[in-house]
Amino acid sequence: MSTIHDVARAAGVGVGTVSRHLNGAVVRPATAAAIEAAIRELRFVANRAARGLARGRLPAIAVLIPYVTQPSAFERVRGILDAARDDDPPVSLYDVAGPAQLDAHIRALSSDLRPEGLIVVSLALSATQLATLEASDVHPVFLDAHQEGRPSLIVDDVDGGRLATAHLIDLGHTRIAFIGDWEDSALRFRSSARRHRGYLEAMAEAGLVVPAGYESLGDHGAGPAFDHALALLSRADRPTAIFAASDTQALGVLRAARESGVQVPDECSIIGFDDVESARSAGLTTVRQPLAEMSARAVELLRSERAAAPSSRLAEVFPVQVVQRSTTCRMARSSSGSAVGPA
Amino acid sequence: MSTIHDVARAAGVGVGTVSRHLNGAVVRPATAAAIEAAIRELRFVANRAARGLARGRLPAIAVLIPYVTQPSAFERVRGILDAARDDDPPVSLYDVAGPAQLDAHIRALSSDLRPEGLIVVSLALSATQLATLEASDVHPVFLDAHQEGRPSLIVDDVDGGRLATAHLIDLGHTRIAFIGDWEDSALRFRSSARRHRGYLEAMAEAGLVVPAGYESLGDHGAGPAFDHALALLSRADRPTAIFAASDTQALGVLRAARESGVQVPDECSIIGFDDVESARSAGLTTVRQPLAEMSARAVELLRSERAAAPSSRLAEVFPVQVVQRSTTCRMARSSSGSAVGPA
DNA sequence: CTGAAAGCGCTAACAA
DNA sequence: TTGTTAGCGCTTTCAG
Repeated sequence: MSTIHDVARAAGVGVGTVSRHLNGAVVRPATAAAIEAAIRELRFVANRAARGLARGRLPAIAVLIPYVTQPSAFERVRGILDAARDDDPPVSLYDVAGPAQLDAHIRALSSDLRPEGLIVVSLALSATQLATLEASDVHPVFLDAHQEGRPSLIVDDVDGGRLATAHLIDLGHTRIAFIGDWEDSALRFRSSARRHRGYLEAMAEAGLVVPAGYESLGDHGAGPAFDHALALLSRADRPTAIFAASDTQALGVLRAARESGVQVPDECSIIGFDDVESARSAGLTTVRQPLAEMSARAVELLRSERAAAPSSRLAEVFPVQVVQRSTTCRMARSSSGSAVGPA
Repeated sequence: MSTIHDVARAAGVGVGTVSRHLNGAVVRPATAAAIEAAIRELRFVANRAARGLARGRLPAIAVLIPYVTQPSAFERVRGILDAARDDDPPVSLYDVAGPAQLDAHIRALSSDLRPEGLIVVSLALSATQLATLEASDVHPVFLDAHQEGRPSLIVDDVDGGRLATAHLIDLGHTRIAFIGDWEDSALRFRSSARRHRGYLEAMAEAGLVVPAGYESLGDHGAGPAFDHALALLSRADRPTAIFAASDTQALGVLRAARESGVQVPDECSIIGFDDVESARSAGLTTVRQPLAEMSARAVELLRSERAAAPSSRLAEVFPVQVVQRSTTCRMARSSSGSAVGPA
């Protein structure tokens, strides 16, 4: 392990100059060359802990994320990991399981830790929490969350919900149900609620009515979605299509259809949201959002902020699009009112 | 942010004493009490970066893990995250996507970074790699991997494979196929190969023959397993039961059965391995290994090593057990030789 | 543009 | 046991 002093000596300059060069300050070309040569020769790599101490920050990209086990969250982490290069700080994960833990993490991140970069995923911070962070000179980038005045990488969930529903409507469906998350979570950035809104808008625009009980909100996960779908599919006026607010939930719906003997897509079309890996391998029709690309962009923003280039404070909206696979199809003609009795 | 100096002054002692107390060295009770009081009053929290620099280590628990997107890997990460307390260092993830990257990580981990703790998951290190690490005083704990002379937390995969197969045999099955991973991966700790061995042993012990083509090895994931299962299920001498080396693969098999109109479990029983969340929600029969518990134990080992208590260099073997759910059942009586033609 | 020197907050060696 | 002090390796003034 050679130090910055070794490099300075080898290059015949002072340590300050080496440090400046390392940090992107302007140095006379000849000097720069000498330093570069010395670095190569000594295989010098700046010690992160030392740099951290001197700058008062932990050499880390911190990722604050709820529900890490959810496939979409996981793919986001994966995207961040993939995008982080060797010259980026290591990626540390902070799973948040509840409001109290979120607060604790915020406190730690703005005092003891003080990561070089912070990515807040799918989470809305209170004004106080954001202020605490900013006061410690920790400037988060928001991923899948929109925070006024901070760089935010999002998709238009309302539009996505509308798209999903319109896809179903275009296929001739009229009895379309929605399955999503509770909308009163203290924690979550409410993408499910926004997708739900898109659903309602599309239904209204098409002049379709949403029968009572066609909207089921519950805990996230395949299990609860399965239960809701089972109930929906055993109704006399069973829906001919179901829009689930996430692929995980859609997969639960798919299983419910199978177990109740309802043919997918012939008797019931199903569309999800996110386009996670398991959706692809299950052949699920879904609304795709570019999970990996958004994650990569978050890391890139951190990198440019580190290079003192303040990134735009505006939200970057990524495109969503329907990916049709094998769980949706055109309605059979007899799409009139009367019921098809449960399985 | 108060420093250790503030605490020392407030407690009327030297910084060395405070540091020692903080690090568990013995201090006169009265002194200790004074220090504690000062710490509480000043809300002092030791700066991790500084501690890291002074000790020449990065304040982090590094997790070296391949294929993070696999559900079982993810549940391991989740377990580590859950087990890490506030007084533990943050958890940094190092995803390894290939041998070259593994090598790069090892190098970084033993020079620049030098985490306080290292957990190596599902990976076999070469003698050189391990030596590199140890030379830098980085002592990894192995999770789901057995490394001679280092604490290793494992399950008996051979036994698990035997259990899975015996479960099928007990149910009256005789034509039992196996689907697993390639066994020549340069990277992976070969749990699939060991489960395969258990399968072969159980078959042999029961005097059953494994028909040609009943063992399919391929890339990990639901997709390849799906393809293999499809082939298997369309054979004239179709298996009446399939053992997949992981739940992910078993889920692919399940889908293949559905798509080829084979009833599960009536016409074909399916058993997986790991017992990840999606297995539970899919009602998959599987061999459970205590993923969360093993992860928690890894963190605990790190913690005790940090407290200078060298943990046992012996492997700790965790129990596996068959969890029967709804994808396996007793064979129908007519289990004799002749084929049942493809669907 | 560059060199020297003073810390960043903590640990550890040393002397007391 | 305890206080003092010298670094850990880097960044960042401050002169020059």
